[in-house]
Amino acid sequence: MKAIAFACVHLGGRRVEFSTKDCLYRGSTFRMTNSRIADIFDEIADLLEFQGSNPFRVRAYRNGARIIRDLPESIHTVLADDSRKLTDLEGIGKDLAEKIQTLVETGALKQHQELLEQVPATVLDIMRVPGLGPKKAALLYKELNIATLEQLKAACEAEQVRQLKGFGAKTEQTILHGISIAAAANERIYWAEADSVATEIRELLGTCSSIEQLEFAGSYRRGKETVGDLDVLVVSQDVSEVMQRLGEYSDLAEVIGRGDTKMSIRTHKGLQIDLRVVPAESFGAALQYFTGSKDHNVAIRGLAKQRGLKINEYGVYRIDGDKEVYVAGATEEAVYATLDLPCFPPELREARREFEWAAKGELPELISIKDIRGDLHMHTTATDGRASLEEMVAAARERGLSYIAITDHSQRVSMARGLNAARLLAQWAEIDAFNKRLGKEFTVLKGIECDILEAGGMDLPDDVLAEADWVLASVHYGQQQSREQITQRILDAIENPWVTAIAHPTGRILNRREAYEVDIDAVFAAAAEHGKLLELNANPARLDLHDVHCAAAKSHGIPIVINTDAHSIDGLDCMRYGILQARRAGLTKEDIANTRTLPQLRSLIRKGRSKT
DNA sequence: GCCGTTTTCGGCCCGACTGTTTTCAGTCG
Repeated sequence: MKAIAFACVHLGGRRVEFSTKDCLYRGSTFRMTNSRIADIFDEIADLLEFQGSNPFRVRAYRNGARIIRDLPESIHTVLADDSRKLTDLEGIGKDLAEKIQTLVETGALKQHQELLEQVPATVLDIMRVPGLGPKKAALLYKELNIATLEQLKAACEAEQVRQLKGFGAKTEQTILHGISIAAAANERIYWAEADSVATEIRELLGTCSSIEQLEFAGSYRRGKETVGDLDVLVVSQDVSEVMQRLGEYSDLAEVIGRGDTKMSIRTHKGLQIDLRVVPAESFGAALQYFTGSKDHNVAIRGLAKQRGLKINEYGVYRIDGDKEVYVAGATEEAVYATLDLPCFPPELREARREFEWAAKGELPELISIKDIRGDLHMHTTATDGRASLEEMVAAARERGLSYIAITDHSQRVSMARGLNAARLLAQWAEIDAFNKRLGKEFTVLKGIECDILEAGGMDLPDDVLAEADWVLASVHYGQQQSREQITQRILDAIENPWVTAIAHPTGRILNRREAYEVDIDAVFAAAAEHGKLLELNANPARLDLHDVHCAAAKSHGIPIVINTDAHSIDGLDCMRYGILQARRAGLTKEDIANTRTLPQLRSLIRKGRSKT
């Protein structure tokens, strides 16, 4: 796999996992968050599935988990508003609403605890071994009392598992193999990593003369921040040529399976790639189907049913007595058109608000990378960047930008040789001179990524910040502080007249570090009140703000600024990851500050200063 | 467990592949 340059954040970290108990009681000030509620619902779904419960009941919990996780505001905000009910949320009925209420009030759920007493939590690991699902895991537990991966491994090696009905020698081997790759298989990789694999696969399969169409689907196409596996669809008259070529992939570790139309392989890093060969008249239907999301498709299929239609990966069919008549399927547009729906941008297909928007004719025209005029967060060799001011400017101009802000670290970030006032003023003098040479075509804004100190307050004096064109405020230290402390630090920064935007507002790093405890609703309220901006950091390991929070910021009228936080020339190319995230949030050009012309941007900055 | 102008009960998306079967269950996406 091609190495990807990520500023600050290193790849290869293990996923940070918290048990439910940790989640419940982490930190001294207990507070139930949306994601904790969602995690508990997901775990209930897993446990119920293991017990063989009604699959639709299981789905209802998973659905509930997704709805709460995707909610663009804190569940506390909904509960505090007397005019709103949890059951107004589609998919949350009386029962789940009560459970959410109980979780918020008491931090625990009797049903959840009882399930955990009935089923050892470790059996959930067994269900995650590829090839094992709830039924087989339950049988292993019931018949052989296997509750841990270690016990499972031992039983397979002792050839006990093959004695069970429905199991055989082959299954034992699959399980043993599955255990060894289970950890890697569970890890979702950054979208950017998936993109580099997809590019390689596209090039490889591009050498097949028989391929007429090729497209990637799945969460990769939806631009999700992490990707579990890659789905590639092709139209070809020669299936064996395509499958043979995929089998020649340089990073191939194993062929998992190969049938008439489907082939699955795994890379050495554990990424699964699924290839499907479909007829041309089905390509659009297959693309729609495998792009998902699952919940989006369930909704689509429900709508189809109401109209006497059936949709599968081969096309849309009209049910006519016993016959099924093909109606559409060659293109996605045609598939959606049978339901009088627009061809949703893949990034919106999450069963969030896209159907509501479509019904009102208000589907947003999503931002695209060509709308971006500037990049307002980057570092140079003055601190921990690898390119000089001149090099960054040249690279930015090459990328078609018309302005940038140089935002090196402030002094608190000693590890990066952060700038004190004297060094910062010297850099700004250099930028002034530089701008004179550049003329009107390109402008470098005098910026700073100023730390919000652990004890509160900014890392540089106000009279220095007042000289800046652009001030980002960041939390880098004291991330373990209480919710109240961290929130107050950020609110104080927002109220500082010279601060323009809060950078990477939640501090999370995908697969590695949870967001710090912050009352994000309070941050939204303060930013809206004081005319401040929030950053969507485009680093593929950060993507902070989260898409759900971007949508919430929009609803508060807060402009988002998409920045690369580049620490090198290549880092400037991260912009497209931020664009994808913004698109997933349903943001348009108008919602993003750095799509504006420089005079418009300066006016926005002045507005923030006048409101604080 | 959710949902509803066909319904408050009875539905809930659908097909490929594998392994263990001998017509199908389980898993996966």
